[in-house]
Amino acid sequence: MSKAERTKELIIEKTSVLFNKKGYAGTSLNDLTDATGLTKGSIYGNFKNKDDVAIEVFRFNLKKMAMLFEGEQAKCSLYRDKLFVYSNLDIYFKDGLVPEGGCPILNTAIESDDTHPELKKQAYSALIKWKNKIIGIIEAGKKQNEFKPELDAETTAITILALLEGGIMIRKLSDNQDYIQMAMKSLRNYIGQL
Amino acid sequence: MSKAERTKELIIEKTSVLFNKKGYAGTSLNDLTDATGLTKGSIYGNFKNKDDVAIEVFRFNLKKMAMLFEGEQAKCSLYRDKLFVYSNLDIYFKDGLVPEGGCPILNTAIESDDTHPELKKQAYSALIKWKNKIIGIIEAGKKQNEFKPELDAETTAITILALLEGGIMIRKLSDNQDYIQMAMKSLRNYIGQL
Amino acid sequence: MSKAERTKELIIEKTSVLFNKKGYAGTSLNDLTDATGLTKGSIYGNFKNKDDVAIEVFRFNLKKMAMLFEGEQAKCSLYRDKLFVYSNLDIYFKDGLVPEGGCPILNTAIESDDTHPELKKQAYSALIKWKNKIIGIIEAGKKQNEFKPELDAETTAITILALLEGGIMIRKLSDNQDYIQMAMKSLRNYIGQL
Amino acid sequence: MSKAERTKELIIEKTSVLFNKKGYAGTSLNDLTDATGLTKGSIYGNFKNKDDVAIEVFRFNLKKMAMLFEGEQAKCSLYRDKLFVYSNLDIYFKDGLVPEGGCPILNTAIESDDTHPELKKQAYSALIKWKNKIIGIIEAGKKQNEFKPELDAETTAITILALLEGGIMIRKLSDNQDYIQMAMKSLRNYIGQL
DNA sequence: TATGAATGAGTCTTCATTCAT
DNA sequence: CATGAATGAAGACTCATTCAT
Repeated sequence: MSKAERTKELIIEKTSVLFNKKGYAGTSLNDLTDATGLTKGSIYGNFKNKDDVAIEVFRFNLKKMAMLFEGEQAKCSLYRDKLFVYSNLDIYFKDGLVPEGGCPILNTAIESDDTHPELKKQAYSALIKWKNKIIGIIEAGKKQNEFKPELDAETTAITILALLEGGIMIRKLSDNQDYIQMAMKSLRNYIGQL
Repeated sequence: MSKAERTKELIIEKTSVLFNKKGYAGTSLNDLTDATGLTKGSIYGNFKNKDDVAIEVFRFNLKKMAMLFEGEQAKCSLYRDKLFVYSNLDIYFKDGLVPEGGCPILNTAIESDDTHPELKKQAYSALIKWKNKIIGIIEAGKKQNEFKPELDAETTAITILALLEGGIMIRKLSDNQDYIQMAMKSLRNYIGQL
Repeated sequence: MSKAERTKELIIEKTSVLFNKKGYAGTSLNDLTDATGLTKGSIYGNFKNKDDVAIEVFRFNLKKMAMLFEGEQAKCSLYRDKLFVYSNLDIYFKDGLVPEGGCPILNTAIESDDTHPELKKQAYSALIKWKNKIIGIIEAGKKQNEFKPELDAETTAITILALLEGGIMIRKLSDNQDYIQMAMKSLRNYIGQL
Repeated sequence: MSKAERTKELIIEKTSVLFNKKGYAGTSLNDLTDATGLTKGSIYGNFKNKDDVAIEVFRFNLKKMAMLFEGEQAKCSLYRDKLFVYSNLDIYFKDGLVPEGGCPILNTAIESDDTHPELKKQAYSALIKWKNKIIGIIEAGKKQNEFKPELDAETTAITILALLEGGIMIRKLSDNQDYIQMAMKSLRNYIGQL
């Protein structure tokens, strides 16, 4: 790994929390230099501009969350169990395994509604991938007779995602673990009945 | 209504979409003057500061959404039907009845995580009120034997809210009506089984 | 006294402390409305502009101070005693007889060096009048053989004024009564030797 | 000296007259950019805020004045002569050796009465230091039998300072060299009799 | 590649002043 | 004569970005 690559990674890691908590507009370049110990010139030497940092940070936070789920799902042989992994989100939160600031897709979706089309595109693409991943699990589960054959995979995937993201939003607003536990309990119920 | 009150209302109405779409940080005072046709001095003559405008705009958008649901619920005699009103959100969106920019609670929850404690407090309080409203409907429904007596009202309320907000978030990101329809279909199913 | 005259006087009295403490630039029209309970329109109905208020307030504060000295001097038959009145300034301060904020001539002299020629002119004219007043006392005293005939009246007047104003300045900066007492002790000494 | 240090000095030097003549409130950031030829960003890159510039400018003007006196006093072997240096202020004014705008302590004392506590503190501390300096000269002179042993050093120091500052104030207001010459003549007299 | 320093358009806010009612 | 409401220029300060070294 070249020096440039190492500096890039350092910037991304050290600022990933900032962007995920304060948002794109709320995070200034001074915040970035404070968090990294680098100068503005150095950041502009490694990234085209602030947008560029934000996009790579988004990818970083996304990967962190995706790897959490994938790691757990790899341990499951049943497809239903793979889905149950999502419903453990309340536990992952309690264990500090979720990126600080919550789900980057949710955060980006809300903030960059109008203002940052490139970020929005990234978030959209991530959501669709996630949805398709869930659809894949469901279709595979159908083939193994784990799920009813008439199950609408896409509707199910969207429902799971909505419950997840809605639960995260409520947790974020309330600073209260109870509510996301309730949402996850319902999600477990839902998956159990598929 | 005094002239000041009329001007305040004009400012709130004309800027309500701005704040709900671009967020607090993303909306500048120049945006406000552009949208209202007034001068900065005039805005500061009617509001203490930008925060003050944002908070009143939040309340305005909130009320708009709350009145939408309440108006529909007033027409229902069964408590289950009152809950079904929420699951018509996809239709309300299609009919342009939801505040442009989506749910103000969701938007505020995400943006003012760290940055604007007063706005966050307002959003939190709105969410709790909404939750308690749903709990009230469920408890009343139990008394009428519409719902199973063992039903956990709070868990149910949180689940409904999570599905709603998660659905709105997905719609916002995808600009696609299909997904919120799916989420609402699941919500209808969920309410039907209570 | 007409209503207009009464309002003018009210404005002047209620804002006299403000200008003398915070200066011309430091006193805003909002300060004026706060202090008077009137509206901006009302102030502009009675004065041409902020300058106009400031000048009349200056005259008011000046008169207050001048009348203090003149009242005391009227009680003295000896001209030397008339001069001694000035050296009691420390006592007048302690008794709260001096306009709050100190000597308006001093304050205006320093603040409106460049910025407000009209105010400066007023302060200059007040200083010269005061100087001539002292000269008058000295010349009259000479005729009564109270003072040496070779005494340079103008130099003496300026010296008295400098000790007074310098003492006020030190008191203002230090919030300490001791220093002006020392300056006044020296002034008494000085006058005693004339 | 680094570039930043050079720029800081440039800003201080070029704006020292502004602050000393127009005061803190009367000097705007546009004045600063006009005087320096720099941009606002550049000034804020080198100073925390306007206060920060003002304080450093105050120190600069103070030092300029202090060094004037100290330079002259170093040439004197007699302590009385060291005191006489102060009474040459009228000459220093004529020769353009005094900071333009006059004594920074006086100016700051009057303007920042209420409004700028930090500047006031700086001015107060400078005045006390100056007073103690004079006391030191007097006490040393007593030991050399130059002054009467019963002389009250602090009262004497305050008297000298009051005559100086009062004289400067009158000069400032009148734009007339005669008056400060008279005050300084009296100061010479006073010091001669100690 | 990284730094330090500068830019200038942008931010929110306050100012003295005006004027229809 | 006083009010309430509006003006727009000016206030201090921060922003993302650039560039010589």
